[in-house]
Amino acid sequence: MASSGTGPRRVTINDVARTAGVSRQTVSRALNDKGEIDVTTKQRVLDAALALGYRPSRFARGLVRQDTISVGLVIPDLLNPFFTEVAAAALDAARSRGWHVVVYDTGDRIEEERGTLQVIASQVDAVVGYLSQPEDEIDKLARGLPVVLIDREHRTERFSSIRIDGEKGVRAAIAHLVESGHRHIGMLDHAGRSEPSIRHAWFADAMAACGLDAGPVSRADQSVEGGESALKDLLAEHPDVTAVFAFNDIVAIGALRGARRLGREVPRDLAVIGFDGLQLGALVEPPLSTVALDTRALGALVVEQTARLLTGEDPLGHDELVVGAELRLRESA
Amino acid sequence: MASSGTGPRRVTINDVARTAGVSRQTVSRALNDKGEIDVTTKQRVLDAALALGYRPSRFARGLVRQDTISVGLVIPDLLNPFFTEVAAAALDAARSRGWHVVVYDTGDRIEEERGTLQVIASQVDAVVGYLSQPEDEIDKLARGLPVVLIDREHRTERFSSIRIDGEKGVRAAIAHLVESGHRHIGMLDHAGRSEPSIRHAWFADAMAACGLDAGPVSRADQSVEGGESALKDLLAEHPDVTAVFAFNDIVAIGALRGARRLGREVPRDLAVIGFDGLQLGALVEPPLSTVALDTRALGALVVEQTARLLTGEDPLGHDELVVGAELRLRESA
DNA sequence: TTGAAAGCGCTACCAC
DNA sequence: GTGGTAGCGCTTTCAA
Repeated sequence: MASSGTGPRRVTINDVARTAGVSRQTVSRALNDKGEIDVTTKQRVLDAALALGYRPSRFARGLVRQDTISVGLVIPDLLNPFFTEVAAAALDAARSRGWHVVVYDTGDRIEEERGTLQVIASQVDAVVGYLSQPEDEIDKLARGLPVVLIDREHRTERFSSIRIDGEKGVRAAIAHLVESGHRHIGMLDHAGRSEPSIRHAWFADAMAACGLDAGPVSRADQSVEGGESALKDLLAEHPDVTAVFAFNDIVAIGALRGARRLGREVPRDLAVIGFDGLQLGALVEPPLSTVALDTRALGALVVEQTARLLTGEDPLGHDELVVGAELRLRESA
Repeated sequence: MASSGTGPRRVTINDVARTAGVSRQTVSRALNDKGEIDVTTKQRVLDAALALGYRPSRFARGLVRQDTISVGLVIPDLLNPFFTEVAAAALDAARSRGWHVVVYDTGDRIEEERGTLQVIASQVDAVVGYLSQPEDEIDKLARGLPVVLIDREHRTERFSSIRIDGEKGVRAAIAHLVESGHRHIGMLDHAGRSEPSIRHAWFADAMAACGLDAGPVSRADQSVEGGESALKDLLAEHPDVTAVFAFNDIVAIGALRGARRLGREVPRDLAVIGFDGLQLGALVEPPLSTVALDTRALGALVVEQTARLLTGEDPLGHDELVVGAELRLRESA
């Protein structure tokens, strides 16, 4: 793990100074484009630096000018399109501040997450992302580091977390289905521990707002296969269902596939609406209608809160740490 | 961009030492789990550190123990599934060495890439990824940094690059099509500057190996829409084509969509094979057959070469910097 | 315009 | 087991 080995000694600013026949400070001036230096001296220094292959140590520099911020972004699985979108949004928001983002993909393994947190703690200025660790565990590992969680409830004041509010978007989705004539609308909820999900609550509320009873629910693993089989289960038991709202886009894509295999044409025989707003949804056939999370806002919020935590400014409060979602109609509904 | 502001002075090891009534070295020992320290002393130090909210400076630590390696991964667009897979592979390979990966998404903008390279140069130990900059430009910006390019030809010895060799995989793909009875096989090539692509050469060779003339080619923008319209063009002019090989999976997915809209059922009326092996291909309908790039090998190779460059070991030669691709049959062919 | 000295926060190496 | 001292490589005063 060490970079050293038998490798040649590092070229330092002293070497450059010696070669150029000036002092270190002059080298520093030349390299950092400060004024107060003779043009020819500067050039001589630059030449020497180039010739020696000199590169300033980021550690030494960081030590004296404390102005580089790195945040660690922890995600369970970069290949999961949802996390990809979140990561991209975070990266984008961070770049606008000139921050560096160190990405850690824990491969969905919780032990890996612990290890990551441990290592990260001494390498970045703040941690953001999706953590599954219990709060006290995070606190222990991230000791003192600012932590911004995404889409996770937290109990202690120690953390900030960004909440996702899909209520309005789901309401719009259901309203759209109802306007299109649907009356029997089911949901493909997730199969996690906490049943039913908060998304199901939004669904039920939205149905109620339209004067409908919450439709039948089938539980789906969060995968395409999960969505497909959940749809089959749902339809087997409730053949009168003409539209489904899925826990997320992946499940919805599974539903699309399930419908096709069942001989139901989407959206004619079955309307499908997902949640998340993945770009992926535009690639499938038919393109997926979805309640799209505002990932840009998410990224911005994560970064903004991190910034406040870092500078000691007043952090955003619970009510401000929310990102909405809105109905994005494509063709599946 | 400065982290300081009016923020409270940083808690240093000295503060902890003073509070615990010991010397800095003892604090260091306690915190780094060295032996040679009394248990109660250690506890006292740990308590003090916790109470003060002390966190070691990564810069100071890095300065003295030169054992943390960070590589900058530059990609044009994390949301492009292809780059996502590459990034995931690189992250994975890097993690196995305990390296930190700072990800920079240039948003496909070349000026952004220049800026990124500039900034990166002083923040990481090596740069890897997809760079579109001309070589001398990269050299100037990355001055001295080890650079490992992916899937890009390079002329100067200054760089390493990983080449992708799809010849064998494409040959298998075409052989499979021919065995399935196809004789009129077209290609949806990319619409870049350098026409025809190397992938087309593999295609032509593979056709020749089967005793067939290279089939008709249509140029596609690298997008689903591009693939769709390229397929339509191709089929309009060559209605006898029963199978197509696409430049990549995205284009192939477009072809899938195009076929459906044309009323051609895949694979019955038209077989489609893509290139890249994106996980995404498994989600579409029908699941896409593809010549799958070995991304794990890619990631491993990138990291291995970077490691050698970093340590001054003998770098891998041109012939070793190759990753293969193999036919992955799903349902579209 | 240039250089000398001080110190960023930490760990390694040596005494004790 | 503990503390002193000496740097790691750089930038920032402050003098010259």
